[in-house]
Amino acid sequence: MLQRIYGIAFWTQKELEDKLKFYEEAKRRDHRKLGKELEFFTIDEMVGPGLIIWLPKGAVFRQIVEDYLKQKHKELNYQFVYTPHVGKSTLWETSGHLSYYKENMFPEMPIENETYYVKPMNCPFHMAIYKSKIRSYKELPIKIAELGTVYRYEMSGVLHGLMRVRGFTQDDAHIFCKQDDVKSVIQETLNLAFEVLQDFGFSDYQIFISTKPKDAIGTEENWEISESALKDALENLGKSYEIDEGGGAFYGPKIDIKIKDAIGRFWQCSTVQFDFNLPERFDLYYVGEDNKKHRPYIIHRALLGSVERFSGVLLEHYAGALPVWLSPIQVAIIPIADRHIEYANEVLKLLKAKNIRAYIDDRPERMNAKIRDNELQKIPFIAVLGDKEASSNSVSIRTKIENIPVSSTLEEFANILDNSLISKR
RNA sequence: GCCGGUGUAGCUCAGUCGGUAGAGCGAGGCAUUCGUAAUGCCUAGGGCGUGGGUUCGAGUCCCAUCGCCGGCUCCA
Repeated sequence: MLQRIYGIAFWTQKELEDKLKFYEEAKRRDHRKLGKELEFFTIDEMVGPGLIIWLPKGAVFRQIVEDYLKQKHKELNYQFVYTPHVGKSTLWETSGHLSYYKENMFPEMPIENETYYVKPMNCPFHMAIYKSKIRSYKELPIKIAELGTVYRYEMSGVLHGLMRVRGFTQDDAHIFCKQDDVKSVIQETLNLAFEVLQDFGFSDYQIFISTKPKDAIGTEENWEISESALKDALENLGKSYEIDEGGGAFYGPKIDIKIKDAIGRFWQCSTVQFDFNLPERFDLYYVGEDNKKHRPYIIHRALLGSVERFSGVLLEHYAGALPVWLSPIQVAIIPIADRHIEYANEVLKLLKAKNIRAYIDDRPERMNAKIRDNELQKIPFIAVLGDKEASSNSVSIRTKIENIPVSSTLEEFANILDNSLISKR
């Protein structure tokens, strides 16, 4: 009988201590722990493994993220859509998912002599949108976007907090374009991707380009144009990348961006991939200037990847202390005694008028306890109000953000908040 | 799914050789109205993931099952 024994050894005491310190830090930053402490999300055994329940505070955060994304996309003329969560088997046969992806799909649901499947991807629906009318070369590129929630069967052993789940929402989009558009579309997409990553404070990530595998569909020209568009765009941005030679999907090359979590594991987030398969399968075309049918190129991309995973990575990145613009509660107002509540309400009213997410901690607790609790909730600004403040129309400010005065007038405080909201850091 | 570990109160965790479950925080109540990280006192709360089994007796032992944790494979 064999017994496997695991062990880890270090050459020096210091190396051991560093490793232990690292474990401690990783534990502190673990998004599963933070998610519970900050009341962002929960996973209920009764609901099901890998299925995320967003609690009110997490939902506020998520909505901010989604609003931000929608804004960014609308600026680039993306069109947002909503599509169903299930589709008939013919849809998945046409897309090829039933032949290539079935083992990752939730099992079929028979209804009235038809079989339905919960969607593991949004693509087929976006194809249906493209096909919903005849497309002319004049309207390309068409950019169809959706915060689309998909469900995939993942083996129980790989589930991990928000990072690896069975139901998640992709910030998905399909860009339909002509061959001449490919270069500029890819450039625009990557510009956007890096802009978004930067706005969320990420600069440490790995970029991979995956190129043509052995068994691939699409013409030589398709692959060449696409691969060089990906490389050129990255080089124009001065981003270094690795090439996964032959690592692309059979239907097209892609760029993947992976971001590190608290213990140094990389998680795939952004992805930009060509798809030479779906246009054929769905027989997509546009009418060209020559009045003939042409196949569009499809670029399938997600910037955050999944809202869930990205949120997990983000929580770990900031160890829960989110930037002001992403904090569900931006200001906690602490009146020292009950007689200060009236002034606290004035302050609250002013902040709310400026769309700042603030609340008054009016529990019958001591000021110190309230400060502690709000600190632990990692609220970026704590405004303490007592006799001094009430009489001088000011606030006393407690924050970890640098270069903020410890006390200021109400007006100044509002300006300080405005400034910290503008910079997405 | 596989290998290993684990599951006790809302949370974090203790529970000895099998003898009938305990702490802190939190919650509820009362008092306290207070200047930058925990005010004091009182009270309630679980039958130990679930289902079987062994035993006079099971958080404690055995089997099964579910969830979780770490790793493998795959991915957003």
